[in-house]
Parts: sequence; structure tokens; C-alpha cells
Amino acid sequence: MISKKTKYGLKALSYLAKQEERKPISISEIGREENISIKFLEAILLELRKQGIIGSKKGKGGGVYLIKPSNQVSIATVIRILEGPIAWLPCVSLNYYEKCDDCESEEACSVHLMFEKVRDNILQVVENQTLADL
Amino acid sequence: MISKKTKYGLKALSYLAKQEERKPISISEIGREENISIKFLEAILLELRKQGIIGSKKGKGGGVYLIKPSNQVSIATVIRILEGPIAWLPCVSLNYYEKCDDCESEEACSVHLMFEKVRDNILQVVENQTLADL
DNA sequence: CTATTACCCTACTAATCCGATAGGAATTAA
DNA sequence: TTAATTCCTATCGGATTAGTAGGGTAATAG
Repeated sequence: MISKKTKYGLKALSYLAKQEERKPISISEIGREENISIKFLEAILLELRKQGIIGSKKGKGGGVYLIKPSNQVSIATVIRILEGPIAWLPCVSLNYYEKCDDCESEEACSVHLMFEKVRDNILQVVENQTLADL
Repeated sequence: MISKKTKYGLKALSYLAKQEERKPISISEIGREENISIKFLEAILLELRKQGIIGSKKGKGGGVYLIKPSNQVSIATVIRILEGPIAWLPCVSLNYYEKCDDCESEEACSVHLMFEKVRDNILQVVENQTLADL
């Protein structure tokens, strides 16, 4: 299961992607339209801004906006920022690799290969879809 | 990410599946060989026994053993017992479905379809692989 | 019969994460 | 100046995770 944080983040970005004009949208508008707690959404979008997914404009008439074209931001990128690893185990993660304490070697591990397959099948979806596809 | 509980459970079941004879294996042997805390493993195997995946025999020479042939127990079954839902969101779960608070309709939800695809790609692996494949 | 082996079961715990909420500072448009 | 808006830090209750502790209970070897 993924967290609500990630789900809300994706929905908010999708909302931005749907905009015709590239002008700032207020966080409260997104929260209202997508039924997300505004304070919680603030924190989520803050994180996405720090990672360069969105930009923001302060003050009256301010808001947030996508920096890149929506078809150039993969779902995988967003999930990695908000959720962390996509793989089911650290030892099969491409971006957050960690060795297992309990395994002597990964070749000998009975579940390693299976979890690699799971990872690849997940990536097949999330790497190839972008905000524009949502 | 899945929990260590699920990982340990799968490794333990795979250990049982590898046995030539269908005689009981002690939990401490599995724990020792797979580097899993024995007390923790006891709890995990208790759960698997209550769900009918393994049987057990008490007393000297006792232990745990697979009830069905290893090629008749899918990875998905084990994951559902130890981890819960396989889907990334309750609203796309086949076995643990729940409606989202924030969505008015699932057709209108921007992320619903994408998460269904992720679910299907995960299931493709875990439904078709069994303990015998590990 | 008795000692030993091994599973059975409940309760507890430290640490971390989740999903928020609170309050104010900084910035900008009008 | 005032109203709107993001920025930032701090806090919080509840749930989950990964165990640990300690004994209870059944089976068996001898």
C-alpha cells in the first residue's frame, strides 16, 4: 500500500497538469477541488517544490505550477520523492539499495529473484506513464 | 515496501518446500538456517498455520510442514495472509476493497486507472509463482 | 513415569511512521 | 495598508513494526 501523501501528491499534480494556462493555482483551490486537507497538502507540495517538480509564487494571486511539461514527469519520479523506494525490498531497489542482514548472498536468497520481477513489473507501469497520462 | 514478517514467512516456507521428505522441521532449525529471530518466526508460522498453509507437530521430533504440495501455494496467498492487500490503494484492491473518502467517483479519479494497472502487473508475478518456484 | 523437546499463546515495548493540525513569518498584488 | 498566499517549524495521537519475555501445553523418548 502507498501512503495518502503520495496519492494526494499525484492527484494534485494531475490537477495542475489539466490546467490550460500555465499560471499559478492556489493550494487551497487544489485542496478544495480534490478533497484534501489544505495544511497537509501544503506540506506535500512543499516537498515537491524542493525536489524541483513544481515552482511556486508567493503572495496574492500566487500558487503552484508545474515546471516541466506534464508529459516529461514520470509517475515513478513522483513516487520516489513522496514514498521512497518502489521496490518491495531494499535489496532489489535500484535507487535505494541496501543489503539484507539475513542473507549471505543475493544469488542464494530464495525470494530475491521473485522480488526483482515484481519490481520490474511495477516499473513498467510507473516509469512509462507521466502526469499527462493521468 | 513489504514487511520483514512477510519476507521471513516466504523464506521459511521456501525452506520447507525445499525439503525432500515431508517430515516436520523445527522452527529453530529454520530460524538458524535463514537467520531469523526464532521467537519472531514462531509468531509468523503460527499465523500461517491458522490460515491452513502449514501444519505442525508438537513434542520431540516435532516441527512444521507444508500441508499442500509446494506448487499449489501461490506467493499471492502468502502475501495476503502476512501483509494484507497487494494493491497500492484500497479502492483498487480485489480482496480488501474500500471506497476512498476523497473521491466522488472512481471513473473520475485521476489515479484510479493507473493504480489498477500497477495492481495487475504485480498480480501477474505473485499469482503465477508458487513456493516451488522460489 | 519423567524429563525433555518443541510448539502455543499472551502481553509488552521501543522506535518509527502516518495523517494530520497549529501558528506564525515572509511575500506579493491591489 | 490590507488581504491573500506560500513557507516553515513544531507538535500530536494513533497505528504499525520488529521484535522480546515468559510461561503454558502437548507429545515423545527412554
